[in-house]
Amino acid sequence: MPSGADAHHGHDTLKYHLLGPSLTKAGQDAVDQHRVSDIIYHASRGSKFFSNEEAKDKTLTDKISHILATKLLLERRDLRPDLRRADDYIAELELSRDLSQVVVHIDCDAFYAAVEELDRPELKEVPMAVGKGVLTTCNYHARKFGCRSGMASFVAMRLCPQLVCVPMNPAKYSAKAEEVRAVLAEYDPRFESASCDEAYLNLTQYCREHHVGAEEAVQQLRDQVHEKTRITVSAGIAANAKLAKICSNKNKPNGQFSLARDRQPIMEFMKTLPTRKVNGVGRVFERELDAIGIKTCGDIYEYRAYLAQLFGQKAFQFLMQCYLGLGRTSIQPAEDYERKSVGTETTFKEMKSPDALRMKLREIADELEDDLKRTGFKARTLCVKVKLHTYEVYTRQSSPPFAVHKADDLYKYSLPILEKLMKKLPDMKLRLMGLRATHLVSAKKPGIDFFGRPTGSSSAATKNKDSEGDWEVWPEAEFEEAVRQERNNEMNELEKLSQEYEKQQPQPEAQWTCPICILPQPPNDTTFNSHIDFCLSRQTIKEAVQSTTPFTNTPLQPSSTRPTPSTAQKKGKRGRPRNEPPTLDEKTREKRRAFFTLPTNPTP
DNA sequence: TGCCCAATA
DNA sequence: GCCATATTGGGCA
Repeated sequence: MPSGADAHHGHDTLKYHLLGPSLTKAGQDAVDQHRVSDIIYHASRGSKFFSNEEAKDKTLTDKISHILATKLLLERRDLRPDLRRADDYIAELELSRDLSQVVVHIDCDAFYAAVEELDRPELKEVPMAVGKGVLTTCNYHARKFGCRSGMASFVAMRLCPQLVCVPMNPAKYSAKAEEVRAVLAEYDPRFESASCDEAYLNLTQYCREHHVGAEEAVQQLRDQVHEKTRITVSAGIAANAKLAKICSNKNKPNGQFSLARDRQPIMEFMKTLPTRKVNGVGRVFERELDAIGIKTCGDIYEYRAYLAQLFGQKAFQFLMQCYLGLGRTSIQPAEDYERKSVGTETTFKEMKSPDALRMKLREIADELEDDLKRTGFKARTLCVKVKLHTYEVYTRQSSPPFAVHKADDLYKYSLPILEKLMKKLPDMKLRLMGLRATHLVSAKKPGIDFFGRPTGSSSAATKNKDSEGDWEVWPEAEFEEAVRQERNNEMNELEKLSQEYEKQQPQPEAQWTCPICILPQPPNDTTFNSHIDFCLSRQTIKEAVQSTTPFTNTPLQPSSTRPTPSTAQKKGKRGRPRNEPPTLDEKTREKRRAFFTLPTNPTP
């Protein structure tokens, strides 16, 4: 666990990071994570991968220093307006809380491994993983040793020498997944596939029509899945998708957990829930939150006045919804979402010969042509990605004069990007190359729709199942798109307003005081930044924190001079009939980039 | 606005 | 000796 301001001592944070992204997955609770991280650390030390992780860890540690420094600054300012905004937003969210839906998250237990075990029952008795190079999943025997999905297999072998690795069989998994989905459809024909082995269902109607409770229905569903497919699944039952997802992890494997659909139990549940358990909080954000003192969703409340300035508006909203246990209540088939990009990438043995690299690009272009053909798109822009032998990643993009989909064109218009990169990075040695098509245009119905936008961006709704039913989907897709557009405009408007508000702020102070060295400093931003950097380099944040008078949030200026902009209140719905929280973001990712973008004191 | 990067699942 | 694909958000010019 990273722990507060001293987390960056030694290699603790790096070791923690190396544990991988799926730390919250089930089966790890009884594992000695310190032993595991030590083994991983020593197994990978010295590799280029390791050096890169080390560098990333350093960057993050610096970023966290900046966040802490910013927080120190904020503590010396009048936060009442921010507090007010946060409380207003909470009130608004609370009004929109929807407890009327029965949302269920279904998660297959160690899916790929389970499918392999069906064919080879002897694998059930031993630690086993699926995947070469990197484990895509592993059974619960393997997890007892600390093995996890996403882990390099040589590391996994170090943790568990008896581990049996079997190669992937994607076709087999999707066939099995289809069997599972057939059962799910009986309970909610409009269920939503979140991935190959995960789905959301809305059982409100089913429960009503069959006069059964949610838990009973889910038990029955799970039994039926097992009976028909021999696959065990875990389930979470709650009032929204976010909670359901968390709940499905509670009694894994082969179990279910139901969270009462009432405000109080939900608040209690969130209070002690580690932030990392929430979909959207990963290793980085967890550490950033931890640094300022937030370990659980309940802790968020105490810091509500800081969050927008430290992490940005989106992250603020996301976190407030975490604190309140709010989430999406509308479940819809994945086909209803529009695709934004199609891409392919491959890792290969390091190479640097320009000719070989061009050939590689050609292969990838061929590959992408297939994918575009299959999905029925053309690309208005192409994005080349390269990963150096050092694991540094670069991406460069360009827009061909017309929408492309043929391999020849893909190659023709992406080659200059590659050449430019080769010029910029002479002798670059690559381990990965990728090509991605964005700004998609439907290859089927080109033209301009009646909103004046190129079709494809919206006709994407019809991408799957293209044989029938397209036309019925259209109006609704258009409507959704229009609604989204409107919401965007609204947001931009408010964004602008709040920026203008920042500009109008009275600038009473000619100087600001560095919270670290406590000396008055000249007023402009550049000296502000470099001074803080300088101070930070002389003194660790921990010392800085200790040397500063804690939390007297003394107003530096009368709050009356700071009118409260109501950006938070207005955002969201404005009379639109929607039964989900204003920013439908389960998907909203928290954000960083917190450096010094706060309305810092003065720029005269 | 378009480009690039990083985080996340 | 450390994957592949897609989405999202933020900084910046």
